[in-house]
Amino acid sequence: MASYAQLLFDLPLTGPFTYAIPDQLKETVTVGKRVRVPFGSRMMTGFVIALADEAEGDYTIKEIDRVIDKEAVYGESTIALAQWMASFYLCSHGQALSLMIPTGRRESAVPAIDFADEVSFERIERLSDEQQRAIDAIEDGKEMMYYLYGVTGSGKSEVYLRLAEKTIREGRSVIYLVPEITLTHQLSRMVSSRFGGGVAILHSALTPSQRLKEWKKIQSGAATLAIGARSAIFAPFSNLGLIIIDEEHETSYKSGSTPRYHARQVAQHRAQSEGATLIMGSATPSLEAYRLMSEERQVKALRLDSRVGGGVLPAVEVVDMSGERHMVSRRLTQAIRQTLARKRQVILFLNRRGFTYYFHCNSCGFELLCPHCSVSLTYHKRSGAMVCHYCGYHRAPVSVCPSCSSVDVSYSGFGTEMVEDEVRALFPQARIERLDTDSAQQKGHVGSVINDFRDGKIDILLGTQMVAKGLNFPLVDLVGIVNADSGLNIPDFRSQERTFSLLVQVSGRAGRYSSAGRVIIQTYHPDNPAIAHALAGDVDGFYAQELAVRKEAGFPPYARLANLVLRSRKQEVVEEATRNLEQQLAASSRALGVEVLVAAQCPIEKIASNWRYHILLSSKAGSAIHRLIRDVLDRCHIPSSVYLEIDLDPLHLL
DNA sequence: AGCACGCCGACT
DNA sequence: GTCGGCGTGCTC
Repeated sequence: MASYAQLLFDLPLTGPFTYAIPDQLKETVTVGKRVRVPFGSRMMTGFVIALADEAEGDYTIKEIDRVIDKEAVYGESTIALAQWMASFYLCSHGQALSLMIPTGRRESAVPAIDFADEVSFERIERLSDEQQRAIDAIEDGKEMMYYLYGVTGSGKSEVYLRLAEKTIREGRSVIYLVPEITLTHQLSRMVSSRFGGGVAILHSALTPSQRLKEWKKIQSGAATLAIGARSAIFAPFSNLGLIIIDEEHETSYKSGSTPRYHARQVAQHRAQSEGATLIMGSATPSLEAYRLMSEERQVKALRLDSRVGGGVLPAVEVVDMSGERHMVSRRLTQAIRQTLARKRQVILFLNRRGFTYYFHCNSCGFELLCPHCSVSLTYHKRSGAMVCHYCGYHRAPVSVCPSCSSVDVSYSGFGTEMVEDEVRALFPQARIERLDTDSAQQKGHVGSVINDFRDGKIDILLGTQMVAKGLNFPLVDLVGIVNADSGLNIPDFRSQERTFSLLVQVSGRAGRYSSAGRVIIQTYHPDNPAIAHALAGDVDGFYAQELAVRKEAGFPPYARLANLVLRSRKQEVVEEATRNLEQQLAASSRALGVEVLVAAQCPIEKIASNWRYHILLSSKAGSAIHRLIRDVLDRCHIPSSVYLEIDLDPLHLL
């Protein structure tokens, strides 16, 4: 029996810590269990990653206090995956391991999914030729990665499910990744009804004990398919055969906090090391995936160009807002009227919540900013407050200038609340609902609005991203994009890609089951490439020109980026630390072929009273960036009042 | 990441 | 004289 255990902690510390195993725990302490131990002056949860007969080093060894788990909750392969993540994303081994394993203590009795209103989903017997060809290509193929590249409504899900069934029949397991919002609605029910009890569901609304229960189902082999959002990529199958990533372009697959992993990269690693097949799919692939398909041929593209179920692609038109006096153009107003007259439904999309943005004093030029962040406050009419969308600060609305008391003040920029008012005024008899993170505060509101809309009890659904993703409403004939430009002003090299993707995805909501689908895009920049290509329905054309731009500028997918974000309460301290770090990086970057692109304040320089600076690195080879950062961070001292966050392959630079 | 120890300013 | 600010360094 081993006398010592090597532990990791959920801390940014390198290397395992050695603890003595007291005699009475010798039988129970094993690799894969969590333990409580004294650490410094407090008790901490440690993860056992190895056992040893001897301890070396000149520190005093403490004893394990007690063992948390009856059975192991992770194994050697998870420990190895965490090791890879730690080196790839430049975090500690313990932090990586910590996010792969559930935090619950005892398994929940409450099921992870409520089958109260279970509906039966019939297996579609007849596949389209395209679907069948895709399935044949994957079943007969020898590649590791495939991409179902096809329009919304082309039946990708059915292809995924057929391949999942085959994988399970062959005795191997399946991970099915979907964006969080899709999961909470129909899909998890549909998958569960098709695969029965052998499904584990992992979504963010689960309690820790429900999550542990689903986890154990996977580990014990009781589940052969795990469906879930980003973190489901860590599902501990020992015989993984297939990984599905639906809506591959979705940015929610990248974690927003350390370690900032991307589920697609983890999936590639797992597929490679465990001999599994990876299938991704989207109507608008990320540029990274598109390049792997078209130029590198590492991913085999399978096209699905036609809609199943009789729907044809909607007719798209652009309205130049230059000559318009209202938020909803005359053209869009007319189209809404026609659609309502035919008893069909309308979705209006606007990527901004609230009533107005930007308070501006016309006398002295004062602008109302959040006192803790360098962003404007948004006026929310319903809650009667000025709100900061970054830190949640709110204050009473102002009608006179707080600086010079002038009454000559104006509000500009509009959000969903204001569009709602305008649409209600235009169509007083229509049934209108707004869906955004504000209206979603009321519990159950989202579900009931979506159900009512599907049942035809709502005529016009107005909302943000929430209405854009993964939902299918058969009666929708018209989609109006109120302001296509909202993402274009953001100083970020991905703003074109994001705008294009959003326009195509939102447009896909129109006319899925009819031939009268229509999309109206309102913009002040009808010639912008993202808008023009979305109008033309020219997806490949957009990618060709955007890839050319990225190649020319030396940006992803033709280069790897790393963003080092430093923040602190004290501006002088971060500024100094950033300068120091930049000098250290610059000193060794040339030799490694890494370029320091930017070292400056972040575009949003202050959030929640923290001053933010960033250093953006770029390189043709990812390994050079890793080496540079590791080397420099070993040498460079950063004051402890400064937080450093490393974002490898960042998706946004704000 | 916490938390303890340690060295300089404004208070009873 | 002390209470307490947060800078520095350690945690098996």
